[in-house]
Amino acid sequence: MSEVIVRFPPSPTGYLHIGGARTAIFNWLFARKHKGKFILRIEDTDAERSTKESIQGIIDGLTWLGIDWDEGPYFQSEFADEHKAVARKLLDEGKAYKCFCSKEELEARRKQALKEKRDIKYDGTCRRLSPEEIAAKEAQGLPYVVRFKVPERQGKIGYNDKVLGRIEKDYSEIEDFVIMRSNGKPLYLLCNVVDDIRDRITHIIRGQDHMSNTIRQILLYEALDARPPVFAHMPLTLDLKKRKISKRTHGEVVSVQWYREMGFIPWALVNFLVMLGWNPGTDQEIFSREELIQAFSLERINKSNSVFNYRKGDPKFFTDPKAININAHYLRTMPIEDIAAMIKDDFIKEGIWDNAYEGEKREWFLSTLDLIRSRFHTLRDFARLGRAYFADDFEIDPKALKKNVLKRPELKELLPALAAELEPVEPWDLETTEDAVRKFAEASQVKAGIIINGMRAIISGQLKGPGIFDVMVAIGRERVIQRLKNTPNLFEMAGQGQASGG
RNA sequence: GGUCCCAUCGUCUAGUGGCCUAGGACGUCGGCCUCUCACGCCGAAAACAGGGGUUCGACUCCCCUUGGGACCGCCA
Repeated sequence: MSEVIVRFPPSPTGYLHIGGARTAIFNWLFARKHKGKFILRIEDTDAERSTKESIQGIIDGLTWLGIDWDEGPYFQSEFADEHKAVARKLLDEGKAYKCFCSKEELEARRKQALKEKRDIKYDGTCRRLSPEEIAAKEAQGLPYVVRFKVPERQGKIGYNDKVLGRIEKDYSEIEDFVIMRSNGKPLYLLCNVVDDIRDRITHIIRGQDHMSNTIRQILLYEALDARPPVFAHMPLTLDLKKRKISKRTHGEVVSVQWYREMGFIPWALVNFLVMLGWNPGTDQEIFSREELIQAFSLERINKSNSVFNYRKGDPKFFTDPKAININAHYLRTMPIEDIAAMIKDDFIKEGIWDNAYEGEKREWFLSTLDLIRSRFHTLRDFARLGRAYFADDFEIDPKALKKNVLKRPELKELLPALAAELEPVEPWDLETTEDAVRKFAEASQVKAGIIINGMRAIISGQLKGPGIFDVMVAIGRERVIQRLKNTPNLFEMAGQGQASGG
């Protein structure tokens, strides 16, 4: 089997967004599947828009996602001389020509064409220049760009796209495109081809927005006596209004970095992204790295664009519900040790990390995480919604407090009384705590549910959560008793709040 | 305006002429479980854009219409 070499060539003009990440993922998967090479090449020829931060952002984003590359990062700008030499060569061989038309002229013609509802194509003015005319313009010192001379042939040129099938275009409809600016810097179309030839790229997997470039690039391959690679044009990712997603119009929700900050598990994001525009042909939707590499194929990439189902301002779904669901799935099924490793930084940031979680309290830490994770959607939830399990300075959800505590005035006396009952319980486990609580409820002639829901609010700060006895055991006798004893204060604070509010 | 691409539930999708009464997933709704919520399990509503062909038979093939998208830079 011939070697597979693919590349991901982002232009560093903004942070890695999920569309770009998806392109990288598809390339990476294809390389891994075929035991080939995946090259990272930063296309920074547009010096004005390229930034250092952006380059770092792309590298960090890919690294975080677990997308590793075998070569690079290469920087396109480092090969500028080669690009120029190739442009020169094309010019010398008569496969390209100098165009002296000014930007203003071109712009005027374009506008005119649009007004007359004609095609906006370069009219070939300078292609028809005689050697004398060219010499004259050069003598005047007029600036020029270099345009590729599209062969004058009848019929069509085409290629077999791995996802779209046969794509063809009539020669007469291809304009003489610019390959070098008037400042002597070659353009993307050329650089890209030169780099891909040098890197011996065998397959180009990119977005369908590049389709019109492809035909022109194939012409370039031909002019450079190189064999074009196989092309596969992936569907685009659009928003609900069917617009191409972009950082500019959609903000952070399309930035890979943001998912990291929001507590996404990197592989969960990869898993979600890969299902946008590809499927294995089976019902499987959750894949391990190995499974995905095994299952991946270019042939099963969809032709049609997919929609990133995100509604701005929805409090419940801060991103595509399916992405959240996949993340939550990993959250509750991954080995708990892995989860623990992933939340450490956030715990430190939130001031609730204890080094003993990696020492003598490790077992408790892991079992507690395991206890609470089934309700969570992101890694952040552990330190937010689960704060009461790890610290004393947590906030009680106002809704929980109102519904399960304040609406039951009897709890003001009952819960501290229960605390006293709990003090001598020995040992402190599921059975003994349940026994104590139920007996107490019975003796007090209150429904156990009322006590339990009140307790949940007070000791875990939440309206919902694991079974209360699990919570009690996880949080520990001391803290439980201390929190229950504090119940009257909660009533008083609420009373004051009402007084001052009214 | 030109060229090109695309078209199945709200969203991601299966489907390559009969297996389709169109399957799965997410989301939504209902039920079970239950101290709450989640998980899990069970169930419901929900789609072949329209019109012509081809064929014994079209979601599947062809054409047209409609709709959506991309590109049309001395950006990448």
